[in-house]
Amino acid sequence: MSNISIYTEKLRESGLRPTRQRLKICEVLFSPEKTFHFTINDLTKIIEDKLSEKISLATVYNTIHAFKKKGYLKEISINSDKSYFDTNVTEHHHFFDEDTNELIDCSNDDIDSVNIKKNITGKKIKSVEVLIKVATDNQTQK
Amino acid sequence: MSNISIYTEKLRESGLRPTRQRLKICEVLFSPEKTFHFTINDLTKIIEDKLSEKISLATVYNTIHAFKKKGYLKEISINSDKSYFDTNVTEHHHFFDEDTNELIDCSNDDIDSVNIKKNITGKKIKSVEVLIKVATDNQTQK
DNA sequence: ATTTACATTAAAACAATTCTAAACTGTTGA
DNA sequence: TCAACAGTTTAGAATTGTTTTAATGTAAAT
Repeated sequence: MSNISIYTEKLRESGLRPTRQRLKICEVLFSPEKTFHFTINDLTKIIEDKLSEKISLATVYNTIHAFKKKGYLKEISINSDKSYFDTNVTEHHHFFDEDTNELIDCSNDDIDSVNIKKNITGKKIKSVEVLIKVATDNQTQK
Repeated sequence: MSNISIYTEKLRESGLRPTRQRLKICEVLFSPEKTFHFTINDLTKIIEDKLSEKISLATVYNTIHAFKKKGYLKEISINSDKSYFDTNVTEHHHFFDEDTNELIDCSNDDIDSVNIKKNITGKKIKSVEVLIKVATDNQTQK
């Protein structure tokens, strides 16, 4: 069975028409068994490998932003020159390996859920993210 | 009493000579009663107001990086086009107001301490950061 | 089919950060 | 005192990630 109809639906839900380029983006993002983390650059490279032709950066950025806005992708808060995204949109946290610049999912075995006791008046909590930076012992703080 | 000797010491500890420009940076960063958050741009503007002359961005970047490396400043993990720094280097967490792009310290009244049960093998935990994004209710997720 | 609104693209623009090379400063030691 | 050196400041250039632009192309509705 093909996933095309699922992708088409996701695109429409995000306010986008299903085009060849966008369906290819969907295939890369949503067909893998496991969720994963990526930068726009990573994603563009993977797509171009699969498509065997170039895809415009603007198209990738537009599509990713629309998916993020709709909640089909999450952006991870990290102070980096690049933006990191996650196809796992469930509430979970991350290790960030400073040696390799790699994000690794935290499982429930790794961390207790975070308990927020008090919030800013008049504001609604949009997300709670825990980032645990790790490195080999002799590594200097980045 | 002057703080100059304290600043001089901090600079030397960070591997930097105490120059006029760097001492002015120290004055802005380390003399206020309260700790605060800033971007490089914020800081440069404040310094130029106090100095009444221009300071090179390169100087600001160099100095901030040296202080960060030494642990006199912390960089906050946030996915923004700019980097945010904090003069409060004790372990604490943040609210990020998406309406105003403002960072606000979490106190112990706001959040329970985060309990990490398991770490990546062979790695050392360098930092644990919790970022709580908030916005007015009708705000779309950024 | 025609029209209309949306898409794709390469290239330009932009903004934050880093790099560069030249001029400068302060310290050291003849 | 002065020459030499190591490190500093600076403006501007370069770089990088991201966004915008404007021309051309395509999907969908009538």
